[in-house]
Amino acid sequence: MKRVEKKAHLLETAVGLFNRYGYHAAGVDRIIAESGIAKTTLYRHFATKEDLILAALRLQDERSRDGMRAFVDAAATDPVDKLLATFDYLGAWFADRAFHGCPFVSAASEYGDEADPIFREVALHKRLVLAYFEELAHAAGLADPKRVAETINLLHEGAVAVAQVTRDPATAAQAKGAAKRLLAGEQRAFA
Amino acid sequence: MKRVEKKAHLLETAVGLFNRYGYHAAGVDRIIAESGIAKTTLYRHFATKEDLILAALRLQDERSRDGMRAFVDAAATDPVDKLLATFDYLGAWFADRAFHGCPFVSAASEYGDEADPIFREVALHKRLVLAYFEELAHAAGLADPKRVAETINLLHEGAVAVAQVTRDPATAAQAKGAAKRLLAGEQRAFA
DNA sequence: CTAGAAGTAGACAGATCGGTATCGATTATC
DNA sequence: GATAATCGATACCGATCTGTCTACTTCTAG
Repeated sequence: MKRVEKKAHLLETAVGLFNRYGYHAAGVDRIIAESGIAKTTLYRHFATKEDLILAALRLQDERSRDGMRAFVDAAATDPVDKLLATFDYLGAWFADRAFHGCPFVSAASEYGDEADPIFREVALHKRLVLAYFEELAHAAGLADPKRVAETINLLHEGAVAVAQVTRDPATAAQAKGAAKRLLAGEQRAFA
Repeated sequence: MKRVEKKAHLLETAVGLFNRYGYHAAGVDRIIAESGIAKTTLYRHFATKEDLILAALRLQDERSRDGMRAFVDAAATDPVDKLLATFDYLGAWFADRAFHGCPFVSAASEYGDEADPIFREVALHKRLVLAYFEELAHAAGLADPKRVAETINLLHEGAVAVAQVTRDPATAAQAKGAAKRLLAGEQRAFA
């Protein structure tokens, strides 16, 4: 295994363990044991555990936003349909055995200080996701794209939290239904 | 301070630290240091840290559900208005400096195993909250009270998650607005 | 082929974890 | 007021935490 591969493998393992057990509970020893990579190597790539957590969050930020974009673009062309398709992306995520709630919300729970770099990374991710919804709502020509995006965002976050506890992938469909009813009542800026 | 008072004080301290730092990060030593109560006393009242966490969750379950009921009953008489008033209760919670997201969702993040007593306690709480929404939706004479309750629940959970990261109490009002628009479109079972 | 850089594994360090045992102080009961 | 029982502060326990150090292997450059 090459250098960059080891780093990537380490990150993957860390992501999995952080999501399953939490950021404090998943220790460095456990990560190296599961990944089969030496501790020295870990600390060469990541100066501290916090660095590793930040890298894990950044990886998931990229992956989730790119993944959603690709999924949505493949699923629909009409912007309103794209807004609705985001919930199908959620549904697929919920059905994944590795789903254990939103890793960003979990990180915000364990590192709740607003000045903490981890918290700031979470806040950044959430802003970017909201910006994507706004982009879609704007493309749909809706009268109040910001408000629509915020509402979609609320339903997304709600679905994730509910699915985390109920373990029911159908939660995504519930949220999609609510979004559909809401969008049906929204005015278009240009009829 | 009497015996029961010490136990209550210990629980209050634990609740505060768990919510601020998380369940793993808030250690027993920190709890006893902040509460000023001996470790022996803590372990006399709670056999393990897990017991303490469960007690903290149960206390907050009671407190939050009773609090919401009282708030809602004082704010409105019409059942639909009561459903909307639940978001004002959220708003007051978000404005509290001690708000650091939903302690139950946080607990589910750190103890994600479905068989874990802590996770089960979280699931129980969420079922009871949902049942309350259903009770209100049913009283409102809505055609599909279950679906309405689930939607209200989604908006609640979403608002909590968003407010946890944005620290913006106005999130509750956003969710209330979405709920209002949704409820306006709902059919009554008995016109 | 060899010199040197880079990477590896695993022991180790100091702090902190949850939990216990000791032992003196306090309180309640008769 | 003597005695028993409970309670509290703290030292302590083994395990585990993040992070470092050392000694050995592997790879690369000239």
